[in-house]
Amino acid sequence: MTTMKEIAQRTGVSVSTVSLVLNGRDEGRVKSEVAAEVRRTAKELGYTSNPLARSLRTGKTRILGFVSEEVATTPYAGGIILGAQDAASRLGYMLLTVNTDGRANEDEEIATLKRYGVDGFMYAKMSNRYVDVPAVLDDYPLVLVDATDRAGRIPSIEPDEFRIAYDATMRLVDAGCERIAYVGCDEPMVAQEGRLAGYRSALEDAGRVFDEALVANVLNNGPALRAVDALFDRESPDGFFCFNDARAWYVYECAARRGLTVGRDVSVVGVDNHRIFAETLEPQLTTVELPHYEMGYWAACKLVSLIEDRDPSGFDVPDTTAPLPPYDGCNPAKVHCTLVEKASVRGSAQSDALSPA
Amino acid sequence: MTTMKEIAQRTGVSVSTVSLVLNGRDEGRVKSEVAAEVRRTAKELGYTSNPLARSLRTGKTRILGFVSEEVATTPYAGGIILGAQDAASRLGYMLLTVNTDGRANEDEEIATLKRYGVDGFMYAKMSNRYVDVPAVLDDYPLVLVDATDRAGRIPSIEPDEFRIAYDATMRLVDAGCERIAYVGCDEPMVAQEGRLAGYRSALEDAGRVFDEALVANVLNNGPALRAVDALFDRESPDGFFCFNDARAWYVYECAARRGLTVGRDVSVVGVDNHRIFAETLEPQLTTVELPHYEMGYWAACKLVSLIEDRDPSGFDVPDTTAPLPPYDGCNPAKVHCTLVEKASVRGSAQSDALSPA
DNA sequence: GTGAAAGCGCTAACAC
DNA sequence: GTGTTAGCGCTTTCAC
Repeated sequence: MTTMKEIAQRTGVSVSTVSLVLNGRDEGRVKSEVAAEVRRTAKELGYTSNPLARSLRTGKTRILGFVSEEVATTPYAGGIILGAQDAASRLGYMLLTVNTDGRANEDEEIATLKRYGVDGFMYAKMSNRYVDVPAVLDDYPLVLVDATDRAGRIPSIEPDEFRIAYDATMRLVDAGCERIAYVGCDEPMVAQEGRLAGYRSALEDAGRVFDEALVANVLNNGPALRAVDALFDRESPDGFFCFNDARAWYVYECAARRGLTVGRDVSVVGVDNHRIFAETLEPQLTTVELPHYEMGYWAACKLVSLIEDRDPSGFDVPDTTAPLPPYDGCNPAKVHCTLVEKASVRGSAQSDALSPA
Repeated sequence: MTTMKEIAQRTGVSVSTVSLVLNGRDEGRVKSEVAAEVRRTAKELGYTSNPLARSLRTGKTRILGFVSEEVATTPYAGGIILGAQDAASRLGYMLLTVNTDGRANEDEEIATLKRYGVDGFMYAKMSNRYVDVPAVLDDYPLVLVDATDRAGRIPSIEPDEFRIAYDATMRLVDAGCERIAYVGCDEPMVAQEGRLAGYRSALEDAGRVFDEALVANVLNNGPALRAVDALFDRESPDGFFCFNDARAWYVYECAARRGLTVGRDVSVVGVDNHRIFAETLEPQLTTVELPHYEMGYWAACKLVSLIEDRDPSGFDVPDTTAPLPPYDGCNPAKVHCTLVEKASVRGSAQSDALSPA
């Protein structure tokens, strides 16, 4: 690793001058020929700065701390972290991630991140819920990801749960479904509340009456499967909005057992959490893809804007090949969902699905 | 953040002495009363070392680089990274992870990690395949995770693919299945090769003949579903070993359409990649859980042993509440799979599944 | 046994 | 315009 010292020696100037030039602070301070020569030598020697040494001096590490739980148990995390990493990388930051097993080791992990000198924190949950932010984060720049501050003080990047369900339900209405069921999650959380409200609102805007009987909030495994089965028997729905792919799977199994084909006989719009829809059932349903990558990306942007105390919308994000969501400085923001229309819902019949036996 | 300097001042000794004591090198060099006083003061002031400053001096950062691709698209990654993080954390290291989009930005990301002074690298793939290790990693301690070095030079931690399939197939044999199908992946890779061989071997050891017609290597979506459907029609298998949950899903759907219940009429053993089995179908099948966490954990242990050039089995891993896989210093290692028996396979009938309509 | 001093690579006052 | 100097927090050699 070449150092500024070496460049200084080769160029015959002092280290300070090299530092000035290589940090772009030479304008009007260093003669341009000298500056050019320094830059040339730096390039020739393949100089890259030593972030540790710089940090020691400046007190800034350009490292962002990413604190989350459950990273091991959901694939959500990957997308969020990737987005955060990409944004960080483009803004010249690194991401240091830690996992916590609930509150137990959380403070400790955060303390470790502090020791490594992170400039700020992202605090992520893997499904939008109300959180009490740990006090140890109080005096650091902080952004919540897929979580909502109960106290309403901390900026957060979260999906627009209401709109997810509203749009999905409207899609089913537009497809001609008469009896639209909501297969939700039997746990109180922001996502569940918001989505149920969106479902209800869409129905009302479409001139339907909200019917409690069409709502099945289920947990998992056998009991969930039986609950969905009962819903089929009792209400004969022809459209389903599913909270996630696990719930959609129950609908699939129940439909299959009745000789009904999803995408032809019944319609399903589901939130794809495990990316398994895309891999297995793409042609048969409409998926709602949560913008995990974008949430991570925007969260990192927001955090950097807090750290550097500058206008977040003015980010000079370099172009790359991958298409990027424009960052609009939202704060606190609801990130819109993405409705990915994979195929027909009920009504159009070019389904790629297997016909009933 | 308190520094050694402050401790030195409060204690009336020099910084060097404090350093000696706080690094445990005081034995026979510093009077024990002084050492005790230093330690007391450090504790009182809540001293924690500044890793950056130390690194600047020692050239060691106690940071491990974790390079992987596809983190966003598979939930595998979470488990591996979590394991690696846990091990790193216990051994006093941090994990700096980067994602790559294929070879394109890989060298660049690795270069960034180098700039941050990582002591070594883990290079992970998200499904066991042969890899050519990037040359830029050549002069660093390196361990592959869920990947196999084509050149056979680099140690790796990978699942024992053969044994996964062997055990799973034997399980189906033991359950009384007569016609056991292999629903695999239509791509050449270590996992696929190893598993097909294990399947074949188990059949032969059970006195069966391997029958090509029972092997369906499929891709996904409609074509995969139709291929599995054809397999049902053509061969009427009563047992299935599935490469992953996506493949198992096709089996589920085909079975459901025929009024067959998995766990009663047909048996399925599948590798659970997306953790969706556990959430949805737990009672109906036997899942093979790949030891992602353990792979990450052991990989980090192995890497640290390379970095510190010490016997890997001698790790003094502190006890915690969570049960941990013992690290046995394997190198290069095959990590055994974990067969998690959730329920009956064919023959015993206490399935919690929904009965056919 | 303990302290003074040098230096890791870099930045930032302040001289000149 | 450029160099000198000091110092971020720590480790390590070498005097005393």
